[in-house]
Amino acid sequence: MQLTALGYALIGLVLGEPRSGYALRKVFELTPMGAYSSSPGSIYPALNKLVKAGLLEQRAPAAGGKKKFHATPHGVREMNDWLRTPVTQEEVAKSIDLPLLKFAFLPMAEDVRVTREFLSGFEAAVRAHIESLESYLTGPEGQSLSPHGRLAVENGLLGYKAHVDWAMRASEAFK
Amino acid sequence: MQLTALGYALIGLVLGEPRSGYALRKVFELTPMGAYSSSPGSIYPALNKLVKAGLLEQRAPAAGGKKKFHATPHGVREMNDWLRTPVTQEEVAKSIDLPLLKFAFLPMAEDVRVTREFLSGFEAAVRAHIESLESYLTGPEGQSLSPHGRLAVENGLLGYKAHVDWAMRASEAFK
DNA sequence: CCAACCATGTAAGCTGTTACATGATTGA
DNA sequence: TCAATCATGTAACAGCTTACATGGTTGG
Repeated sequence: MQLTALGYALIGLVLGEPRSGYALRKVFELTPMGAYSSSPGSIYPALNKLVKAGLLEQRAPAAGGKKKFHATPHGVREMNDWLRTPVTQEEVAKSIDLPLLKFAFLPMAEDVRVTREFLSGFEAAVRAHIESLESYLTGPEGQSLSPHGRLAVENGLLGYKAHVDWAMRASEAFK
Repeated sequence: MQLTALGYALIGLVLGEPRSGYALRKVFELTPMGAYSSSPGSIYPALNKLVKAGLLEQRAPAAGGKKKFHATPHGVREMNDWLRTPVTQEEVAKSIDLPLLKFAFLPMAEDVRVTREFLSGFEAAVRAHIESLESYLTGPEGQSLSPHGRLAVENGLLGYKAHVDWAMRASEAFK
């Protein structure tokens, strides 16, 4: 189905705990999830789209109170499919944020193996990307790079190496 | 004026060396600048917009050959203003890519002090962001975080710490 | 009572993506 | 000559941002 980052973030959040649209906005405002944006103009239309697609539904809780968004079985399935899709090098090259969002929601898969598989795939994808950056630097293009350009690429490399270290340490925690 | 990342990338590239639209596309296809996207559908309209805004112009080189994009004086001024605008914590929180693009183009400012100021501002902005992530983790919200959520935030922290290390090392190189 | 917060949306505009279309040049 | 590459675009669509609009509730 291929949702947007915001779509996955919304389903993942209500899977953890059903919430109103407003409560979801607050999460983006007040936590590091803020990177996945915010503001009524994006969240409410996104929620309505997910409802139309049959991935979420709005239900009033049994004990009264206001309506909250819940994931439908279809939404749960969609999320599980996504969680089990291995991270690719292209994804990592584009932005590390989406893979990390996925990681944050892995407990919803209710199976440690999914976490383990994510981490090994993530590590491999990041390592592959590091290699491509390194071969760019040692290749003809990289040789003619300005000092600033080279440093900028090296900054990227350091960041990706930090991700590898993290993946290795996290793997220990889920062994 | 506030251009998009692609806009700054295009001006910066032709400042280094005048190029055709096609040559610019190749840069995005074949180098780590690929993160700033690509493909005719975005580059050609962006170039035309920059021409309309008076920041670029298309000129045929004296010795014949095809037309290439050059930066106008206005374009140069716009770039210089941008290069000298200090990086903010909000920018860093949103994405580290734009600040790094700026760094890569700092030689165009033709003054090492601009690089030094960038690096100290960058480091400060990243450190501030690290502190806000850390206080989130130690605060009430962070205490109730799932192990996965906590690890995801810690991944971010490691990445930002790598950026600080890089900034300190780079500062040495421009002292 | 009034400010702050709860709560949900719409509309205009900008950017970018994907896919399609066109035609020139060049090397095997 | 034919495939690849050079070279430049357009059109439909998706997504997000900003700004605006609306009204209810609650605590000082």
